[in-house]
Amino acid sequence: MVSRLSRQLIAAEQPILAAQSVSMWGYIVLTALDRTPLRTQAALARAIGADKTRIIGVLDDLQERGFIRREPDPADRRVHLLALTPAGRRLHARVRRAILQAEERLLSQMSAADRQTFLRVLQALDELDEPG
Amino acid sequence: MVSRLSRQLIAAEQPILAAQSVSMWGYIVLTALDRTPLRTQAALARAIGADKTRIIGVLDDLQERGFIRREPDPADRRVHLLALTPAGRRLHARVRRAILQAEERLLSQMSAADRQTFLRVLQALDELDEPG
DNA sequence: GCTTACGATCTGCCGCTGCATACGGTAAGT
DNA sequence: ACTTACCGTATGCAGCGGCAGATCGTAAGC
Repeated sequence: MVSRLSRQLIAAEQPILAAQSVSMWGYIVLTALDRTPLRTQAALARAIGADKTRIIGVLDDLQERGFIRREPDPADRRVHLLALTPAGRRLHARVRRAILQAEERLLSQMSAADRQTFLRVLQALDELDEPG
Repeated sequence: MVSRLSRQLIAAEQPILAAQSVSMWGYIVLTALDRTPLRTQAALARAIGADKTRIIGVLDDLQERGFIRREPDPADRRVHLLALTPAGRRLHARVRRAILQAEERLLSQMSAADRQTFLRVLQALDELDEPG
């Protein structure tokens, strides 16, 4: 069963995220913005599968701490353009490295080939879910 | 990030479980008992990483519907011996088959080798988490 | 027998999430 | 101008899950 495993993996990630004072959603947002710099909040929510109303606080926090820019689009003043600041990019890289290290430790018992295949399939699945 | 993916996978599993009137925890319990027939509730909770108090309702339900036996141990009347009934075993097999089918559909885009490796690593990770 | 420890159960608190609603600002079609 | 639709935001509700404490029955050590 996937659910139980994912619970534990999420739990395992918590201390890493806490060490950088980033929430799980915060990291997800950073990751999304690192991939595609600018968007609207609604698009962000859709992209990461989160609730529109629930990521507002996350964005508030990231903005206050200077990790993201959130400016009204001059062309359409309803939407907020979202982008990482250099500090945000650095933060994301740092957290990502820490998480990869932890994964590395977890997967250290598998062969390198297995590890690679596993992560590749994982990513493929991730991208598969995005449109739906 | 794993968390988002697992969310979606869990969501994908919900309808399958609902079709058999089994909760997520119910299925996890069935799976655990299918592997090792008898235990105590505390051990069960530890094994599946659940809260002692939260699985009581799940067990009540499964017992009422005749899928598990829960009898006080004659040797230690504090503990409840847990085991699947034949009906429980059949139910578990049915749900498991449905879930595997769904997985099959999801993974159909990968090569057979990739799929096999992926599932193998997944299971290895699962077993890795158990003791800790 | 008394104390201590443990299992199952119940209850309540807290935090997170999904969901729906409402509101103000803004854009676009007519 | 008016209607419609969309964005961001605030708010409240409901359900779930982790966690702590209390209770009761039972077991084990002394």
